[in-house]
Parts: sequence; C-alpha cells; structure tokens
Amino acid sequence: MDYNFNEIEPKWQRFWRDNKVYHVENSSKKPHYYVLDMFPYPSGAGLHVGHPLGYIASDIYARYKRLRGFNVLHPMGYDAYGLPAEQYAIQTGQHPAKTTEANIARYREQLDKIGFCFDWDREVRTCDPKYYKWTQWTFLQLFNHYYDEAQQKARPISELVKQFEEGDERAPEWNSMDERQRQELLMQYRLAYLADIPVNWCAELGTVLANDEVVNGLSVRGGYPVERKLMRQWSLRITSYAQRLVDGLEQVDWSDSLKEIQRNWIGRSEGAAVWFPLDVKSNDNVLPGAQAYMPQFDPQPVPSFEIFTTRPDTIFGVTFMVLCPEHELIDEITTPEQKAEVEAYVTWAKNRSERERQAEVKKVSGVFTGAYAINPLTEERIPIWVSEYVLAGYGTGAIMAVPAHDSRDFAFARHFNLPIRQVVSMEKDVTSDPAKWSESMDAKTGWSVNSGFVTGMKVKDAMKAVIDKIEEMGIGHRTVNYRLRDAIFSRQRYWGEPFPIYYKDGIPYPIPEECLPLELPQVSEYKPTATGEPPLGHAEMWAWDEKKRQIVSKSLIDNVNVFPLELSTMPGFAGSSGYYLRYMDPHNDDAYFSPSAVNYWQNVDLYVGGAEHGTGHLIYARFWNKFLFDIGMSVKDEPFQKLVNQGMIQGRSNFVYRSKADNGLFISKGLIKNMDDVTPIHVDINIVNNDILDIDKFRAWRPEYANARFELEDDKYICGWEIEKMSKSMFNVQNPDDLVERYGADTLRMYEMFLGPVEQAKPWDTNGIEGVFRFFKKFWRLYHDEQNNYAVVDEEPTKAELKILHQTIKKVTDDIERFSFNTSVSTFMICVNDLAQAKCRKRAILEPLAILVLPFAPHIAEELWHLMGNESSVCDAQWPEYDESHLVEDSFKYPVSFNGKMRFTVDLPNGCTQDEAVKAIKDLDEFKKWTGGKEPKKIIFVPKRIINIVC
RNA sequence: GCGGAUGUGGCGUAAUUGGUAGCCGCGCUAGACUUAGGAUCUAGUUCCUCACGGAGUGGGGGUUCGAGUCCCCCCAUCCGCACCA
Repeated sequence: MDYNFNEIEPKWQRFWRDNKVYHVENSSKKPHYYVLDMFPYPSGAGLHVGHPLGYIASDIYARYKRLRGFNVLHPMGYDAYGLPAEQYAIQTGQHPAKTTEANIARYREQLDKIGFCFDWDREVRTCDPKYYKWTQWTFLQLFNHYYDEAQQKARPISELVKQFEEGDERAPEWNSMDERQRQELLMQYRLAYLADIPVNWCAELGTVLANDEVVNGLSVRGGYPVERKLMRQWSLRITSYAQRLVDGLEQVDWSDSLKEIQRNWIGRSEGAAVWFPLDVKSNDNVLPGAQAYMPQFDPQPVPSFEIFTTRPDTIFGVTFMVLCPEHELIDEITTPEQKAEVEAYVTWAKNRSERERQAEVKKVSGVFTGAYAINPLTEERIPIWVSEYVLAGYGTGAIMAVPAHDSRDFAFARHFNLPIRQVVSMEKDVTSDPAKWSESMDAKTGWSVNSGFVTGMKVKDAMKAVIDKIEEMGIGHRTVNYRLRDAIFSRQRYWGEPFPIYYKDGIPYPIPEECLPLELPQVSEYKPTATGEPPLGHAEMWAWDEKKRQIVSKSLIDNVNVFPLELSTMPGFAGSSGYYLRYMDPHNDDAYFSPSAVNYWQNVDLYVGGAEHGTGHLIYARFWNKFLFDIGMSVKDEPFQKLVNQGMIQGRSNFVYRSKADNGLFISKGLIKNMDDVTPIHVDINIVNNDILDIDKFRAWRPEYANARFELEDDKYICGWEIEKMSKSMFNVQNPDDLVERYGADTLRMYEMFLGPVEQAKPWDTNGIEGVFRFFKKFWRLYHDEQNNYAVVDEEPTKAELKILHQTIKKVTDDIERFSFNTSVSTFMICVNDLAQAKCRKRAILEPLAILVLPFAPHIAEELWHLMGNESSVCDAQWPEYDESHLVEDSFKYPVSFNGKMRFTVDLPNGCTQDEAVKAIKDLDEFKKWTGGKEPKKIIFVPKRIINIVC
C-alpha cells in the first residue's frame, strides 16, 4: 500500500506526545483563544462515532486558530461522577472509582487514536479530591453569600447580618433572636440553602428519583411505587439570577433556537400581582369578626389573597377565581356546605401524579368553595373555585379567571356554566356574544371593551393603565414571574462530592475552608441504609470533630465537639459547572484558579457540544459563572461566548426479512411482494456492506441462522434500512476504533465532517467513507511518483496551479471561519482532483496545501511536512495567505438567459459594458433562435453576473 | 397547544449578497488496464423524451427582468417546552 496510515498515524501521535506539541502556557505574546468541548461522562460503552463529531469540529478550529497565530487552549477531562458507575457498584460491589478509572482509560485510548490536539497536562476529573476541593469551596461561597436585589449581585452574608444588627426592616427582631432563629432567617437568604422540597421518593429504592425516572407513579427501575414527599434538601437560589440569565443571552453568540430554549426554560413573564379581598360578609361564619372591606383595600386588615396575572387589562372580565389544590386559604374560606366536596377534591387532586395530571390536560375538574372575592375595580362578588389546572409552584397559586380571553379559563367556565364576559375585541367597539364562541380570544392585541375606565384603549395601554390604577390604590403592583425553579442540589447517592457541612443541633455549619477537601469516605455498601439514609450513612468515619478540625469516627458523635456530617452528596452538575475555569489553572492547590490565569484566558471563546445540554448544564454553568463573577473570581459575566451545537448522529439500521411462511428463508428486499409476509429482523451493520449482506458472516453470526436459506436478487441479498437511535439493541452502533483500524484516523475525521453541516442531525452511514479514503490516496500520490518515491520538486508553479491553490485557500479559510467543514472537504477534493489533472508536484503548491489540510487530517499533514524537509511540527506552521491576484481573470463567462431561463454562455472581457455585451451576442445564431428574430423588450446586464433578455 | 428547526437526484449533500440548480462524494451504467478486484483510470448518471424540447428544489399563491434563496397560506418530519395564569 502506498498511503500507509497504519505506520504514519502512531508515529506522529508519539512525536506529538514526546515533544509536548500540544502543551499550552498561560502566557504568550500571541492573542489567546479558548476552544472547549462539552465535558464527557466516561461511560462503560466507550465512544461511538457520534461523540467525536463535535471533538473533531473543535479540533479543526483549535488547530486552525493556532496556525493563525493564536495561543490556543484546548483541554479535555472527565465528568467522572455519575449514576452508571454507582449502579454498577451496587450490582457488583466494585468501587465506582475503579470502574470510572477503567472507563477513563478506555476513553483516553480511543481519543488518542483520533489525533486530537488536547493539552493532556490540563486534564481534570470531577471525582479527584484536588478538583472537587474547589467544587466544595464554591458551595461554601454560595452558602456564605446572599443575593442583593438592589445591587443585583451576590454579597457576603456577613454584610446582611450587619444590616440586620443595625435594625434592617427585614429583620426588626434580629438582636433579640437566638442562634437557631437567626440561622433559620439567614437560610432564607443564602444562595445555597436547606429547604423542604417535594421530591419523588421511592421507599423501596431508598432514594429520590428524577421525573423521567418515574412512569405512572412507579420507578422505571424495578417498578416500585413513588410518592411525592417533602424532604429537606440543599438548593441553589438560581432564581435570584433569573433576570441576569435572560439578559445575558443578548451578549452571547449562540443559535437562536438554543437561546429560545433557555428563555422558555427561564420563562419570564411580565404582569401584575393583585390583592383580591375576600367577601367576608358572605363568609362571616368562616371568618368571624372580619371588618368591612369597602372602600378601603389595604390588604393587611382585610382578609385577601394575592394573584398573578399577565393580563391585568382583562380585570373587568373576571367572572371567577381559582386556587390551586395546595392553596393554604382553602381551609379557611370554604363554607360548611361545601366542605365535604372541597376536601374530597383536594385529596383526590393531591394524590394524582404529575403524569396523570399531564396526560389528562383536556379534562376539566374543580370544585366551588362557597366563598367569594371582590373584584377591586368593579366591586363585584366573584365565586372562588379550586382546580388542579392552577399550579402551586407558579405565580401565587391563585388566579383571576377571565374565561373570554384565556383558553383554560374558557374550558372551565363552559364546563361549570360560569359566565363569560368579553372585555377585549379585535376590532374597535365590535363585540359579539361569548355564549356563541367556540373558543376564547387569547390574543394580546385589540381594544378593551366593557372595561370601565380603560374601555376604548389598546390592550397594551390598558395593561399599563390598570397597573397604574392598582398601584395607586395600593392593592397590587407591576411584577415579573419566572418559571425557573431553584436547583435542588442534594442527591441521596454515594458517587458524588460530599457536602462540607456538619450539623449542630440540626443547624448546618460549614467545614472551615482550610480543611477542604472533605474526602468521600469508604462505605461498606453503596445502597441506602436500612433506615432510609443515603449511602454515606454506611460510612464509619463520617463525623466532624470541631476542635481537632478533622473527620473522625461516627461513634464519637457527642454533639458537643463531634457532630454528624451531611449524608447527601452533590449532583452531577456541581462538578461540571465550573470546570472550564479550572482548566485555565488545573493544578493550583491554593485557589480554584489564579487571577493571572483567568485574566489571561478570560472565558471560553468557542464551546462545542450537544443541544441536550440546552436547559441543564448551560443554565447551571452560566449561573455558577455569574456567581463567581460577583465574588470577583471569574472576569466575564458570561462563560461561553460562542456556542456551536453539534447535531445528533443517528444510527442506520439494517434489516433482513424472514419469510413468515418459511422460518429458514430470508427474502432479499427487492423481491418482497407484501411486507406482511415477512418479519424484519435487525442485523448487525458490521456484516452488511452497502446494504449487501455478507451471507457467510450472517450464517456465522447466530447459531439459529447457520442453515439460513436465501432468495437472492442478482446473486445478492439486499438488506432494508431505517434511521433509528444509535443503540446496541438495534445492532447499528458504529465504533470509531473499527474505522480507524480500517481507514485511519485522518479518514475518519474527514469523513465525519464530510457527512454534512456540524449542527445538523444526520444518520451515520459508512457508505461514503470509501470516497474520502480514496481522496487521501490521491492526495498522497500528489507528493509521490508511481513507485511511491517522494517526488516533490522545486519548480516554479504555473498560473493555473497558483489559481487552484489560492481558490482553495480562500474557500477553506472562509469555511472554517463559519464552521462549514463539510464544504471544505469538498473543496479539498476538487483541489486534489485539479492538481492531479495538472500533474503538479511543485513544492510552492504542495507545501501550503499540507498546512491547509492539517486541521482536518493532522497525521498525513505532519508526514508530508516532514518529507518536504521541515524539522519542526506542522502545527507551528503559518496558515497560507490568500492572494487575490492569482484569481483575477481577463474575461467572464456570462450566462445568457431568456425570460430567466439560462440558454447559453458567452465569454466576454472584463469591464465589458451592457452595450458591448449586447453587440457581442446579438449576431449569434443562439440569440436569434431564442428571440425568434424579434427585438428584445428589455435587456438586464449585471456585470460579472448575468445577462437576461426579456422577450 | 406554544416555540424552534428542517424539507433539493436512488443516498449524504452544494449553491456565502435574489443571478448558470444539483458542486463534491456514495451508488449505479459503460469502457480501459489486469490472473484477479472490495485496486486504479476514462466517460456517463435529476426526471420525461429517439430527438427538438419540456418539467423540476414538500404543496399552493405572490413580489421580481430573474426565486432553492424574499413575502403570505398550507402540508410533512424532527427537536424543545407544555394546564406557566
């Protein structure tokens, strides 16, 4: 073989490693550039071809930037804590650290084979105590800070304490509080805080499950019952940053769809909070002694409740109110006559799982409390209902229902025969009878009608007018609501970061910073304890000696000097939220990262990864970074300047078709008359080539197919195919190692890019890889003669050859800049085809070309670079400059179209005017043919573009 | 239901500003070289038509000298969110 990738690739991988070619310093005269891949979890299954897609794209960009003279940071590491390793530990007793170590080794081996330019000296692992020391440290900072709403930034909790001591109105009794009261109050401000949060508790598994781990009220694993239960959990007050998380999206260079996903997730909605007074007269048996409510609406003396609405302008159309089943007011206001019915409903609704409530969206349910509220603007009595369509966790858990202009209110009103009153019309002053409507009018446009002082106003103006009015009346205010929830930060798991927290009398206290890291203890079992404690409950050495400042045996707990430590661990996103900052200074034992490192690198310039992190990781990491920014650690408010989402790689499954009539017979795809006569069976894609089944391998694949018989077409068995998720069970998983072995890493890299735009989801299909491999063989032959001897010569290149080169430089440069790697691969193919045609072996052409190819195919580039006599790595070469003078032509081949349809082309000199062009083509036979000899109506001449004749 | 994205040959795709639709590759067809081909090279390959020519970028309409590209309506597929007031 002439192009011997098997020899070339390991050789240069060794060279790069031995010469530390990819080592990066934290200082340089060069401009800096930070390229980052999303943190991989090292799963036991290893890499499949979908994983490296993004790594290859970012590797190309990183190498390109380096060639353009940048000092490029391109690190890699492992998000090493996670459930699969723990699950495996529970099953086998093997320590998750061991499993993780083995998986990382396998990942590393696979990554190395593909020839990435990672600086492995900077590798981090979230499960390494030297790393998670800083995860714990950040947690303590969160614990010790609160969010100052006025300044819109985090500030030390000690400053808040000082304000309280000086008689802040938020805590007038501070100075007379005891320690417990003070800590409980502070807990309401800390950015990392403990709170009772409803979770999916599975008693059988002794653990809390995520929503997607619960189906129909049962755990996915094991099928055990799951209940909603309040549990004391650590949470991060990410909601304080909601506004900044929305605003920050304006500054970053991400796709619109990803920004939209984040905006939806944060779910900002503007509206008004309004206090509705209860009609206490009608409820005086429930609320004895209540005072008159009119005309003064001060919410304090008059019993009232708060609602949130995004449509304050429709307040004149309120015909009922709805409380969520969890609302605390229900017990107080329900009339004796309604009591039984309401209690039954509330019990029923509370016991319904999230699933059920979601599945039956269309069903309307609810119950009247018997109580009334007063519309503060119209002074009407409005019935108060309870329904599960109002959610406890959003707004205030209570709404004013405007059935004419909200589809859910509308459905509810129709179901319970409640009045519907139109207060907005599409056309000014044109109303219709809502009784005849089939649906509500939800649009936020139009004019207010039947609405007192706002009648005749546009919706937008009416909103403002109503809010102004209620503010003036002192019964409400303009406000903003977010869908975003605080992030639950406790996990009842073993394989995660321990919290540096111990408990004195049930009050959490931080371990001193100097004592970090608090290392994960050994446990006898990875399961929860018999009493339902998290796995750390099994740890013997798991108590804190406050005096000695060290971990001691649990048996020494006396709650005087020795206290119990927190038993939960942190979730996966703890370690992966700030890892990009740690890469800047990964071995620093005195700080998360040094100011000089972060001042040099600033933030990530390019972040590449899957869109599946759109709501999880990317929100948490932005929050984490903003907090670190507030406390003066990170220097940019946003962590990831530009972000490219790689598309998912789907699997392409192959099928054989077994006859239903004859169990041993397999019918080739094209011969099947009726699909009902056959059973499609997944077949391993590794024994199929271009959809043709390797019959011998198929017989050997499974014992039951040893004697399989086939109905062939053209002596071949043609398989069917389908695009599905890449998964083991569908036998469509493509492992990069197999391809590297067969075609080499350069071909794999180039082929993954050739598949299509990086951002687009696409099926994996090896049918085209041969073409890319052929390209490399052709490319190799440019530098070698027929006997495979190096044959580059030092002759002057021709004009034509220079044109080919500079066209390629221009196109490839542009393509890389806009992440259009698939088109650069085509460009290389065209270039090599053209140069082969021209039999060009000239150094002046081939040397720059090797540099151009380097980002895509580093091994062959390095080999050719050295063959051409260079000593240092091609990675340190300079990107060729595009020279336009080589592309200038004397003439342009004009397409000539008639009525927009292209008919022929004509070569005209540069600078040709319309008159000259017309003169030149008028006498051509082709011209006469298409005009039919008649005078054209109009001629459009666009220089260097087109000539269009209208006739 | 709401939001986002995508629809181009048998397949993956290209066409960067409204200006020659189908580049490049796979596959396929024919040929050359060869003991052989899963090697290499040459030619062809959107569809209909012997051809002249016609049609053609999910469908329908529009703007324009000219539309894959811009505007309106519809359809399909994928992704995200979803009783969010």
